[in-house]
Amino acid sequence: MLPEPYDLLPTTARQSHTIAAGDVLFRQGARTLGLYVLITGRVHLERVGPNGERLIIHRATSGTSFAEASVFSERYHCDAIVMDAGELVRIDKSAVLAAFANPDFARAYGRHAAQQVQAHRQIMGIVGIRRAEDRVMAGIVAGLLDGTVVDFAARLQLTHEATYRALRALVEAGRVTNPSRGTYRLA
Amino acid sequence: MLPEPYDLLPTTARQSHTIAAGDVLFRQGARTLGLYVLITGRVHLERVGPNGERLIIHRATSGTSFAEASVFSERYHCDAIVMDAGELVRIDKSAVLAAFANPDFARAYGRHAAQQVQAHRQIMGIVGIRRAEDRVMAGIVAGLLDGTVVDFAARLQLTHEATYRALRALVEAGRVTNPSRGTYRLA
DNA sequence: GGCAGCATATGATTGAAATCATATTCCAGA
DNA sequence: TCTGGAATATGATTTCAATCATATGCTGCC
Repeated sequence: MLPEPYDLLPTTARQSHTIAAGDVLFRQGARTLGLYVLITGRVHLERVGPNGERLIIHRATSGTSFAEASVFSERYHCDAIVMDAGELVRIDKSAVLAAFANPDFARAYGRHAAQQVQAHRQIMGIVGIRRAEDRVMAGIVAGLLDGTVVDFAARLQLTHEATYRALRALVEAGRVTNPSRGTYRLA
Repeated sequence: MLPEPYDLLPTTARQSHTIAAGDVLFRQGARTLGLYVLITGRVHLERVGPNGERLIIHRATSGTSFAEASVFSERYHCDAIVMDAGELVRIDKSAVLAAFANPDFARAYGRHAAQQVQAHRQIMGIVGIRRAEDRVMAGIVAGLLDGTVVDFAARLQLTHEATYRALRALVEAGRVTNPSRGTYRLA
């Protein structure tokens, strides 16, 4: 099933596609068709600077949507390139725009978007903390350590080595417990 | 005037307030009244962790809104504390929820939120670049160097010293020009 | 006009995270 | 059951951004 709020859209608005590494979903400047929900695989959004510099705007991961802003725009403003094969759903721009007439969808969309903005702001604040130990502690307090430590480290923009070391230091300082290999909790 | 999309709401939904440093707008766990648009001044959103750790979730600046997600929530999930005196507008939660029945508002809200998410994702990607020189270059390509270098440095989560040095290195490498003191452009 | 404060700018030193290396455990799949 | 890959974990070394320091230009304000 699709993640909120796109599950509220009529099935006619969706198109499933299998994707292979190297596929180009769209190019900067192309007319927008809609947004995408990545089911499995990996997709990079890249923008090419005026002098040919490639800048990765976003790395889409399983279960997340991307190119949401294309719904409100005539042209894509970046390239979407498949890194790992998988599956995705394209959601019609016009269907989304029409769905805003449905207050239930509109509110679900609003809630989802507001929460995402909130989450981003929080992570940005945490990533701004310089000391690895403080950053990791803040990440734990914020509840960001749900999956693997490797994922956690990536979210904190730290190497996993630095993250493991910080976790160890926090455990030794008694601020965090390490009940079992790979699991850490607030003391 | 209020920033989009809140300018579309009836004036009865707004309440202007002057705020003084140290004021508490709301506390974690308090019933939600609505979101805020900061006109002038500075406000910090902080969350207190289970063991009393204070974590700054967000630093709101002039002209931006905060606590948007409170519209969809019964309780505030962080504290809002005024750092510098100023002025703000509180926007009624119920008015926003009701306004989602208006497709124009809903779409404006959606567009605004989608663009914000996009912008956040881009900055997060850039901040993830380790080398200061590459990070600064990416920031310039992304068009983030519009105001002062000090602001630019803060957005990149770099010290301004490191940013100046990186700019200088980029100028020396011929990738960036420095037409006048304090202004930098892509070569 | 003079002073305070800030942005710009750069040099020297330090410290902490990245990098490189290696070992073990765990899990999925052939 | 064996095997390969990923996560966990930690040690050694290096690099590079933070920090500390200092100077100058610019602006607003009293």
